[in-house]
Amino acid sequence: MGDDLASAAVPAHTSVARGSRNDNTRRHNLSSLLTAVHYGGPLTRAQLTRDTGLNRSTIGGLVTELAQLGLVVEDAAAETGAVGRPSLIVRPRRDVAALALHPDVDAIELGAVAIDGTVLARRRASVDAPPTPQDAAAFAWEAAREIADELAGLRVVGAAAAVPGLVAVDSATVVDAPHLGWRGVDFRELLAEALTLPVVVGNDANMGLRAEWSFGAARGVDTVVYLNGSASGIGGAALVGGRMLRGGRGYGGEFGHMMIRSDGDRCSCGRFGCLETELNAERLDAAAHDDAALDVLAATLAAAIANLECAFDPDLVLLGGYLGALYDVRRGLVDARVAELAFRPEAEDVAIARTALGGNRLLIGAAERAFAALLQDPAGVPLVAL
Amino acid sequence: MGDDLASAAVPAHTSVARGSRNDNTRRHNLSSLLTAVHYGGPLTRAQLTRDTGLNRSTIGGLVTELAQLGLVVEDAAAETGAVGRPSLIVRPRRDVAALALHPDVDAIELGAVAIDGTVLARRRASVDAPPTPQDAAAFAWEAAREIADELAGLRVVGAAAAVPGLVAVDSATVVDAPHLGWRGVDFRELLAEALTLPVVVGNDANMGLRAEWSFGAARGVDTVVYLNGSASGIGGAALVGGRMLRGGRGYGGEFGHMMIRSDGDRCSCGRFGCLETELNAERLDAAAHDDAALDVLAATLAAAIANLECAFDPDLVLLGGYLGALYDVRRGLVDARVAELAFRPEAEDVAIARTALGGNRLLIGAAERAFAALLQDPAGVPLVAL
DNA sequence: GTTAAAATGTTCCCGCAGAAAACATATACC
DNA sequence: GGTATATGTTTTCTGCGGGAACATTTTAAC
Repeated sequence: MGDDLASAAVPAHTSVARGSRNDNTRRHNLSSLLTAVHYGGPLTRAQLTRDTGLNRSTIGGLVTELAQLGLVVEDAAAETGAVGRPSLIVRPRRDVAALALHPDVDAIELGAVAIDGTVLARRRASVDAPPTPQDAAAFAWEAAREIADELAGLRVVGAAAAVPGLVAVDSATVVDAPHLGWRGVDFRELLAEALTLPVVVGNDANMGLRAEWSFGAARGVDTVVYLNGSASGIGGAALVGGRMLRGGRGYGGEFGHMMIRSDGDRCSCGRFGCLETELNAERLDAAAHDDAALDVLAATLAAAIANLECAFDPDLVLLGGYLGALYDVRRGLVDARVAELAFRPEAEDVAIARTALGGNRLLIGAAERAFAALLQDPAGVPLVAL
Repeated sequence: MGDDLASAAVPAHTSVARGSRNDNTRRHNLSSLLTAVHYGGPLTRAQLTRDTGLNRSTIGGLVTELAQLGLVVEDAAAETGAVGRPSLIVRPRRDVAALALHPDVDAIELGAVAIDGTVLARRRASVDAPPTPQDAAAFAWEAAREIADELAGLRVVGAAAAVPGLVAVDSATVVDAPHLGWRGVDFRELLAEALTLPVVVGNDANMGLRAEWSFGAARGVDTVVYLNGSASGIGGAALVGGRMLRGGRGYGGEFGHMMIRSDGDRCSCGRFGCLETELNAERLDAAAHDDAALDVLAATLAAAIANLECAFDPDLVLLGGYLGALYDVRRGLVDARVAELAFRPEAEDVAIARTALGGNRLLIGAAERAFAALLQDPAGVPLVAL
């Protein structure tokens, strides 16, 4: 009740909130239904009626419209054994998809991901040198053609790219991706031209968290801190009250550059004692069979988590990549240190967990980002044959 | 365009979003209008029409309803010199108010704040020892009676308390307010019983930022980090994409306990090198005429700001209390250090500013919190004669 | 001073969205 | 096979905003 108001965005200020009309209502309800079957898997009409609080007749009309838009199908109900007329099952259509691109230092990957989160097809190319934006766009075009041949009849909502680096708030410009060597590139335009599709570009850690939130270890949790250790450093992202932390310019969540040791080593970013320098892949490899060294690294991780906890008070801290691996081998130590350092009353421990999705995480997360527009306005976003 | 989707909360997941009905539309539009005149000051009907995009006739009906609810009044238009029929001016009514309570170590204060942000009346009592919750509630009752006599005809939406300590996400329980010695107190119930009003309880730093956002130095900015130095330590709060950072349990934004020196002193919270220990009021006092010592403290502040920037990427960092004072005397040093440490591309500097509201900040912020329910549903929240 | 133009308020009617009720249908249970 | 139960379907109703026509109030032009 009151809690929602505690964090609620108050509409106006400089700009007055747009007025709402009847068609907003319709859009909102279509969005609620499509979103529900997107995340919740197949749901019966009856469940949708109960969950939304809308009338049976209204649900009927909405589902019909979603079906006419080609977004969902209705199956005969599974035998439930319950009394009463069986309810039709509403499923998102698997031929509705998004393209997801992940250019990285050693490979480029493109996948087609269905609206139910399934990866339908993927193409991967290893590269010797980090790809240029043009390389990435060219690969995307070729891979998309192959996938189009493989999966006939796919209807695509757009494409999204998960880039390891800073992406501006416009979801278009790669401001600085040091490991790729991209700086100030309007990759959205490049990719959109190559694919002739609407494109959004985002930070890879953000998309990783998005995927885990939608279909992985953070399902249903709405306050999450995410830390992912990879060859290109530590990527961070946060979900705050059900919304992705973005920041004013799009650079929020860079927890890899949180200062964790004031007398630490110089980081590639120019500062000292950054988490991603104190706790990097090489140090972890070097400590692989050195118990004491592993303990030190685990303590560093715990200190970082404690710091993030007092800033974000998350319900869940999600660890991926080599940080997840470190957590696996030093779970007791990390948990204990975090509890010891925890600012909160000790009874209320914070959950720490490993990521659940494997190698498809970024593809799924990027696709999620591409689907966002459709989920928000199912009748307003056109689907394109791939 | 795409930016909104980048952070947008996707409705469903475990719980499907409630369906929307026509009366939601009405509620939304009433809310938009009341919110607009609340923050934007008096506005003409014509301006409301333009800003909301709603029809003239609709605005007419909505304003009439708000007037009938006793929330706004319409004045004759000021002479504008423009051609055409003059538009009526819509103002929030000043006799609509909220009570705001601030119990602190050395004093208790209660104020009546009008919906336009004006502090109509206040009562303050100095105390020798920190007040108990019962003391605070008793004072609130007495002060409220006095104010009721002073301001006849006031209609009150409720009361809010700004407490220096951890407040649970239920907006009721003071989990731990170390300086007051309150632990696990349901202060909402206590105060609601004393005042016979709906009550919300919140953290003082959160309410301080809320006030600055509504009427102070953070107006119209929707990504803000707030640091306030006071006798009871450093309070922190953040506004993330137009929403107050709250955290899973309500303990988010405790930036005073961010680790800023790994070999620092032990903090009262049990950890080492917390910002509020490394940069506390005594150290600042002691450094008052010691340039080198001030430089060190300013550098500490800059390091904290840089750390928060890479986590939140705020549009504005707002400094209050002794941190504001320190910033005033070492502005150049802090700005330079922050720019040097900034993770973002150097061209995009982050604004740092002092708080603008004075001693009324917490009263205004708490009142804002109390008004939130009314602003969200103008027709659904009853007003009570004080 | 009268008239025209412009901007806004007001009134009335329309279309759209969801609610509610009546009816139809499909299952389980007896 | 009959009944209770749950759900889908159809029809009717209400509420809300849009839009057009009209009324009102001002400035500007002559």
